[in-house]
Amino acid sequence: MPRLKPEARAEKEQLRKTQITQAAYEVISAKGYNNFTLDDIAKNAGLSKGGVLHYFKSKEDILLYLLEQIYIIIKKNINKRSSKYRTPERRLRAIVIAFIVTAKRHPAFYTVLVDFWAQIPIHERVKYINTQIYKQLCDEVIKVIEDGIASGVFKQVHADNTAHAIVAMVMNVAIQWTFNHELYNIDHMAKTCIKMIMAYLEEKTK
Amino acid sequence: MPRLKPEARAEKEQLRKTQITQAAYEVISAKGYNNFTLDDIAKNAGLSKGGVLHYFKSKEDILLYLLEQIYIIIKKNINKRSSKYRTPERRLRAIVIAFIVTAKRHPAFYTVLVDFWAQIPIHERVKYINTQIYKQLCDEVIKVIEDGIASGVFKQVHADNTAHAIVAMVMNVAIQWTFNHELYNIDHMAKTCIKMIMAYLEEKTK
Amino acid sequence: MPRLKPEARAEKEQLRKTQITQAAYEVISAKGYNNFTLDDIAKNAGLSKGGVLHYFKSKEDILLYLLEQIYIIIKKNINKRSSKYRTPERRLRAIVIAFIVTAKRHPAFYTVLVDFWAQIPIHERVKYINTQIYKQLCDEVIKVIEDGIASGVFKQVHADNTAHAIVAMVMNVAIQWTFNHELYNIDHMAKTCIKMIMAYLEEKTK
Amino acid sequence: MPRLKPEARAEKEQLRKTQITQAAYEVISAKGYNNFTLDDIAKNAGLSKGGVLHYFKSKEDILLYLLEQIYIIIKKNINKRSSKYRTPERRLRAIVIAFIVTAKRHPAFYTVLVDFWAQIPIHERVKYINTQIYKQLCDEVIKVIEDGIASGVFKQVHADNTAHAIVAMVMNVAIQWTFNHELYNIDHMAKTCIKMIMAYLEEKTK
DNA sequence: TATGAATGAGTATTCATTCAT
DNA sequence: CATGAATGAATACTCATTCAT
Repeated sequence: MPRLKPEARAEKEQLRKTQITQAAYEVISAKGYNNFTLDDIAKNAGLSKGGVLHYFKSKEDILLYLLEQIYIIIKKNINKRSSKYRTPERRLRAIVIAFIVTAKRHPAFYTVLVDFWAQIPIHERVKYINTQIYKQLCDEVIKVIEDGIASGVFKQVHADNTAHAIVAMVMNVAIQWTFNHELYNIDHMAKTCIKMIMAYLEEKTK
Repeated sequence: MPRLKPEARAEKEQLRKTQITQAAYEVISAKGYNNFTLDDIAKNAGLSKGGVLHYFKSKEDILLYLLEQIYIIIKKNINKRSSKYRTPERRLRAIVIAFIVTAKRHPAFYTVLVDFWAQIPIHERVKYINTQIYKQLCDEVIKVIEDGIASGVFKQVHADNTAHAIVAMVMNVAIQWTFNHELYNIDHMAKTCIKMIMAYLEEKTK
Repeated sequence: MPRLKPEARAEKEQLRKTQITQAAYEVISAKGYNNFTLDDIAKNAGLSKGGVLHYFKSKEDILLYLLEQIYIIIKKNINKRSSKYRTPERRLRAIVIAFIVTAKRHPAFYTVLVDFWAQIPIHERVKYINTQIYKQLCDEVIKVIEDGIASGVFKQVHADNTAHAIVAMVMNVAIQWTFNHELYNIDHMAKTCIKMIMAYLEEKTK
Repeated sequence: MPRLKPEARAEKEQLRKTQITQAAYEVISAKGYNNFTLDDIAKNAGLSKGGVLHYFKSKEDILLYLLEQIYIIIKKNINKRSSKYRTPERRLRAIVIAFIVTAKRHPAFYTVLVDFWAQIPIHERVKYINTQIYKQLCDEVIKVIEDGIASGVFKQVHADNTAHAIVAMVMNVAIQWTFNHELYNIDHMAKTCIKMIMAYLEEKTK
């Protein structure tokens, strides 16, 4: 290997952090937030404990970084899918589906998220990050609803509360299904959710 | 002290178990599922560690027993409130409010519930209990919806999925509010939820 | 063993603490302040690590307790020996000898004391305890000197400074000899010290 | 950069060693003998860990080298001051003052020295160096005393023991004051020490 | 020469569980 | 029944040292 240049070095560091975070994600999904060790992460990342702590100064640091990554992923997914469409109805539908698809594609995703939720009451920093990003998710929905209201396709609802209700519903539908796939058919549930949302948003008198 | 008779003994045992479970509930709400010790429970219950382990054979046992109690409480609350009314609309509304009121009256309730959720992926027994009782909650809603459909006040929706969507929404609305009271006004949110549910369930006056 | 009564229990606790402190003393004299582990103490005391931490809440606690004991021992020794005599000269001589005899009887004594001294600059609590008790040792000497001045057998010296000089000299003589027995004959050194002290304190013009 | 010539290389190496030793001295005085890391030294010296270990093969090596430097400093100071005077009395006084001035000028000096003393019982090499150089310090005093005896200004005392007593006293006076400046006025103490020494050494019948 | 990434042995502390009293 | 002393397994974090670059 050639000697690394500064930018290559920084790149390698970023790579390591991603590698460690990924390992943490896998380990947490297998063992839960409170039942894994630094050793688990290290082994999973193909490093030694010391190596891991070279890039993150504590176990907690890894977790916080992971939490941010988690929300970034879901947000990106939402944006990517909703930006494909132009009409508010279709964009809203795309957002709902984004939440559901995440559950299908990443079996551990909501598992880890709930693990973090459980830390909120005892962990100021986790609470802060969670709140910030939960709001951002809702904001995406709010924007679409306001768009729909402005363009006359949606009723004059309270955009904030409606968005929160929608996110709460869809997210928890995804969570419960993650816990137990036999509870319901997730695709049918997605449709039910969309129908309920539209029934509320769309003008009855067409 | 005279030796207790069998029935008195059983009664005392039940008393002790309740006392210990209550202590566990308080301790978990203060410290989180993974950050409390048997000593915490013991002191909170006014017993010694050894005393606590007389009535439950392990820390895990206490937790499992507590989880059952938690769901029993919310189920009772739902039944009590919904049975006051006769029409499906009013009963459904009462159920929604029951979830919300629980969040307002018992600040630690959903906190502890999420703590348990976080154990599901790694804890077969917790998963089983959770599934069983989550289903029972949904069943309450299903019954009311089917009632409404039968009596013609609700549309011909898929009762199971609709119930799951409703429970998911309302429960998560309660959870997020428990985590952060400033996210929204919980009473307004309750109304928004009810409106959305009704918009979907009620015949549009065709 | 019969069930322990409260007073017997307290006695047993005191016994354990002494046992642990003694073990710490032995381990420190063998390995030095910074090179021993809780395991060492535990094994030396015939307990498990957990058992040791049942009586002291941390390693540091054991050390602090030991430091106090150390000074108590030397102070007792001084008092015992000096109280045997009536005249200031003889009492002062007895105090000097007490420091020296401590070095001869307890080979690890000054070793451990210097270990503690080394912690002073970085350890507020060690500094405090050290200062308090070092002053008390000097006070014993001050009293005798003032006695001697009052009764006319000693010159009008500055009692405080003289006492500090005496304690500094005798203690360091004991320390250096503890480090290296071949440096000098400790008994001859004791006499030299006493002669030097008396040359300064006694009236020349008898 | 051109490759360095051998002598330039040796010079650079010496420079680096001094630079590292100085850094070690500063770090130890701030953190104590057992609470600093190679990283601390490296950063303080403006090098990396690897760089430091280029010039010393281990952390211990740095410390040993430092210990030698420490004693060399005090010895130089003593020689410099005592060589200014001709009469034994004045030279002895100059030596005493040299110990005291060192404490005043170099706040960390005796701190680090005691740190080393604490290593003596567990560290053969530290013990050896200490003994050697402690003896050399005493030798300086012995020479002056023997001078004084030979020239008739001092009594016929046991020069070795007297010198050890003097060094023990003055050094410990400096040490205790380093630990706690409020214990006494160091200049007054110096005078007291000198008076005590002279009272013993000088013929009474002048 | 010099760097700093990586290692891994070493350690204090926590805590569920056991059991003698 | 009840206590709490004692155990010991588990684990996060530190840091001297090595070595590839």
